[in-house]
Amino acid sequence: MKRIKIAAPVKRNSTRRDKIHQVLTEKRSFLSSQEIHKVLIRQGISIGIATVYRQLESLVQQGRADTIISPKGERLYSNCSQAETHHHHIICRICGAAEELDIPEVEKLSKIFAQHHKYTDVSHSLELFGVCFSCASIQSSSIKSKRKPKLS
Amino acid sequence: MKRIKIAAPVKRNSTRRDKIHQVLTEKRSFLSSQEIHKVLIRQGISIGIATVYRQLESLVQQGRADTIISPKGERLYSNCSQAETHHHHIICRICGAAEELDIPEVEKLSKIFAQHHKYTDVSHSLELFGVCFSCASIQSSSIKSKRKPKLS
DNA sequence: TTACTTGCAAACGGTTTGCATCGAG
DNA sequence: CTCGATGCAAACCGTTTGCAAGTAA
Repeated sequence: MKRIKIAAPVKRNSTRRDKIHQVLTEKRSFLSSQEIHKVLIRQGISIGIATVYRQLESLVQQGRADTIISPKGERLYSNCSQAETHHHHIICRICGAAEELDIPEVEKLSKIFAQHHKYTDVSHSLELFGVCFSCASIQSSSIKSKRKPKLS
Repeated sequence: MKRIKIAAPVKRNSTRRDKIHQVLTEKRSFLSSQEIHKVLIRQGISIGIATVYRQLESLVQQGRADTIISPKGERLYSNCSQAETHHHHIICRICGAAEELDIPEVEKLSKIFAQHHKYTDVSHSLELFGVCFSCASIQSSSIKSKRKPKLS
């Protein structure tokens, strides 16, 4: 039962990874792997879905992308502009647009509750979901049934 | 394009639903549908996985169960003792044990950030994940590799 | 009897993996 | 040349659905 140490593979440059990252930075919203794949295909870039999954994982590990799990259980990715610090998001249910939030109070609250319940090694997940201003405008001036929310 | 109104079906009593609810109240933790199914089978109760999914959904709608999505994207359920009010949980990563938390500050913060970013119709998800006291005790006194976390 | 509940198996949708091939260094 | 990156298809895994049979009221 010996521990075998496996060196992390050296990442080479990858055109695909750059393309994926580009999609994330252009669209300022949380996108699923599948959506990113569709965007790239539409742009005429030949890429397999497996590569999208693999490179998104790689971007997250490099701190170049954020990932959350949607209320539906789908994994969503977005460009990360604050690689260093833990932060949260407010995400539009209709269009997926996301903005980064700094909510330092949550870190404090998390620690207080952890102590109180004798929990250690505590992390937390917090995301806000709502309807952004522009989607709210469109919604109020058009037939509602035509606008399907991306996220439940 | 007429809206057809479908009356919600009248729920009859269901032995299965009660059994599922019983598992949730006995185990004070968040369990997946699959885990609940296994528990019932182990108890000698014949039940199909589809019924477990359907009745869990029904329990959630009745406010008798809470549901969250784990960091892995799996849907988890637990007994809900505060049907009326929105609340959060602190959940043990190792054993799944969960305790209900009242964090009224989060509701306020949520509203403030929503206003600031001009978002409407805002909801939020917040769960704390950590290692509970008893799991931490066991962990420090045994071989770590033997204890696999339920939740990542 | 009516119509909700159940179990089974098949279908689904997102994600991961095995493998042969490509290509960066 | 080496070994990571890629595409494809198959495998996986949790979840949902269609349907026929069971059962509460």
